[in-house]
Amino acid sequence: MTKVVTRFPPSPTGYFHIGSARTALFNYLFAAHAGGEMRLRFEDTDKERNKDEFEQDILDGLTWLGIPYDAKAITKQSERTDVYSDCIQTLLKSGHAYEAEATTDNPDKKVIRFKNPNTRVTFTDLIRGEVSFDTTDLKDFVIAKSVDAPLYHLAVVVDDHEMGVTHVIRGEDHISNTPRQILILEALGYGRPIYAHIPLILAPDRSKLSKRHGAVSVNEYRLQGFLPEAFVNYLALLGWNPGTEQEIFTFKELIKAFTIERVHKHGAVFDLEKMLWINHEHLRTLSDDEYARRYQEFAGTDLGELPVALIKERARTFGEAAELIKNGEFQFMSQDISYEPALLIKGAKTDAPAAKQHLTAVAKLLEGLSGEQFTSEEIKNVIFPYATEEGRGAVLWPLRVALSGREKSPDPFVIASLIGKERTLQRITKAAGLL
RNA sequence: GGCCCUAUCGUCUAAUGGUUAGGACGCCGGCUUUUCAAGCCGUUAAUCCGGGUUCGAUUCCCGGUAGGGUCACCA
Repeated sequence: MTKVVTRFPPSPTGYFHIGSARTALFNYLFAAHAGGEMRLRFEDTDKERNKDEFEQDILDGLTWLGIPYDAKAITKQSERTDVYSDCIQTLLKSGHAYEAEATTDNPDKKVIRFKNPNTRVTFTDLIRGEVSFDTTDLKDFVIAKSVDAPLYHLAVVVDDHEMGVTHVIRGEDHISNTPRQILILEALGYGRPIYAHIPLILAPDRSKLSKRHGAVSVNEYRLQGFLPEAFVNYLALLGWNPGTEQEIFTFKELIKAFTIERVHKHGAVFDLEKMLWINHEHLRTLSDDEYARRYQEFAGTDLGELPVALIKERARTFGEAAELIKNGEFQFMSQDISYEPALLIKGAKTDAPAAKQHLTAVAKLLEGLSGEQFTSEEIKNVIFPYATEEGRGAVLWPLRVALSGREKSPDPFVIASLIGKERTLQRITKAAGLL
């Protein structure tokens, strides 16, 4: 059994895309599951469109996602012109290729065409089974602009061979490229890799996912405060399932569970809502300390005294957390709060005198609790019988507003425990004074 | 248009010859200690169509339809 070698060969002509990320992930998962490795290659033969910036973005994206690669073993096609030249010469000599006049731009220019044997090519795809093409339709396709300017198909075949690639796992948009590549590889006398064409990620209208459908670059999701492990988890579930009902996976669990047999044949629509849910699930598994640390990493600012447990419960991403904080959702944690006095009885079935009386009564009850006992549990135990007696809405609404200053907030027991006995009593007294 | 691929709830999917066609997200409704959020419970919702094979088809075969991919001197 030879070692499994897969490859991830992006061309640095754009930012790291969700679709590329999933292809990389599947290649990595497949290799890692089999104890093999995934090798990275930049397909940068198109000098016009390549940018270093894109190359860096792809590398950064892989690192962020936690997909390992050997930085010292990256193949760059732009540095391998000699190798391709040799292969082109070989094909020329063996009669598998010939020089022909260019059909476009200047008439003096020559290109190198592959001599198509016009056969039927059949290959076995791990996901789709047998796929068969009549290559006659392909004509004598161009494999290089010149002896030292190879084109995609030639370079792919040569590199996959030299890199020892055993499994070519790529998007289904490459299915129709496969017969061309098999033709070249046979002319060169190489063995075939095993192919697996994975379904595409689709937009809600089932067309190919593109910029007009919103965020498509990996970095945008990082900026929105998604956890890389959640992002990976969601991507893995697009077109693949473990055959069990498990949906939340760690990276390790994915490696263990991943098999190419369970990859789907058809495209999958990208659903942001589900990804948000998965992200929230991963966020929940973080300890408060870990959450705070990673939030700081994301936002660049400290959570300070803010109640992590509450934030964790309310925000599906770090971006949402930042938004909540910015909107004053946790302002009750600050020293002082301000609000319109009318809010104290706005939603309550009570009037000012009654509300004032309730607040005073609650303050008295809380006086009896020591600082030690000032937990949301104890506070509730003390206040609840009274609230039930007097009408929960009538007691609890004014109390909650007195503590939070807001129409919507966490419940008063939690807030009281968070801000402590002293501030709680201060705020209740102040509110009673306003009524 | 040629070639190729695909087809289960709105979405992600399970079930490959026999199930009340299961789960998850979302939606909607309810419950919980007022509000919001979370949580819990529940409801709604699907086998593209037509033939065939079979005692029996979501499942196998054929045809249709629909969607997608690809047809570069891009990758």
